[in-house]
Amino acid sequence: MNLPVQPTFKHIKFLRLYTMAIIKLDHDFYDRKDVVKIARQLLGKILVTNRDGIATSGRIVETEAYNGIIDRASHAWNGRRTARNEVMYGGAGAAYVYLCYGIHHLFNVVTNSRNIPHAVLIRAIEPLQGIDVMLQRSGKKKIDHSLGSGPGNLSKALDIITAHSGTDLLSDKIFIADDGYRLPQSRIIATPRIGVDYAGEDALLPYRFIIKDSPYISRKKPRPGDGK
DNA sequence: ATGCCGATGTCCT
DNA sequence: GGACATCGGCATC
Repeated sequence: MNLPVQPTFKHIKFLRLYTMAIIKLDHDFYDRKDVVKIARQLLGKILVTNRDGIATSGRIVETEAYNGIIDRASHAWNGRRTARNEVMYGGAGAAYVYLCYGIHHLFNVVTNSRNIPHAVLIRAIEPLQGIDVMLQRSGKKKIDHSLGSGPGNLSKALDIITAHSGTDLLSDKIFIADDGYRLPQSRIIATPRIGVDYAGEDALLPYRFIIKDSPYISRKKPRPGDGK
């Protein structure tokens, strides 16, 4: 599978697009103990969905690690286990999708081994492939920074819904791949996670990772130069 | 630029 | 009944 060459924005040079064949991340990538490290390593990878033979994709530019039962911000904190979060306990390499605020479908990657409910929330992508389709799904007429920015928005663009929770990330429905792009460590910034103020001291942990200066990172307010 | 607000499924008290 | 891993629109400054 190849990626298209056209840039997302003609007027913004940010991440170079690669055209070499892309390689799915395998089970061993997800089945590791350090979820924080995995969250960091997912930056720069490509998130792909296939629907009716149409592929849509984007480069991951923002992630958050949720460190299992000891993490107050995690759905699995203190061993919490419900029908909703059951997939977090099912082993590495599955999608965990849940509904947030009754409206937004948030996409996570389950990591670590069975019964260790680690997950990485994917918070933003730079749209790459199938932009027309993503615009249609999102109800937007023109591309701007919001298309893949924020966990609710990227799920909408890629057509990821709660019905996909439990989907194997080694399948073609949803997967993450390496297209050869190598992100310099100096481009990675760690910050506290968004929207987890309820988590006490855990809200301060540097478990959110962003690609420095990416225009696609989620933010509460538009930055100057947005729009148009 | 900042802040409020509504939408609303699932979990928790 | 309240909180929640959100978002966009609108009012106000």
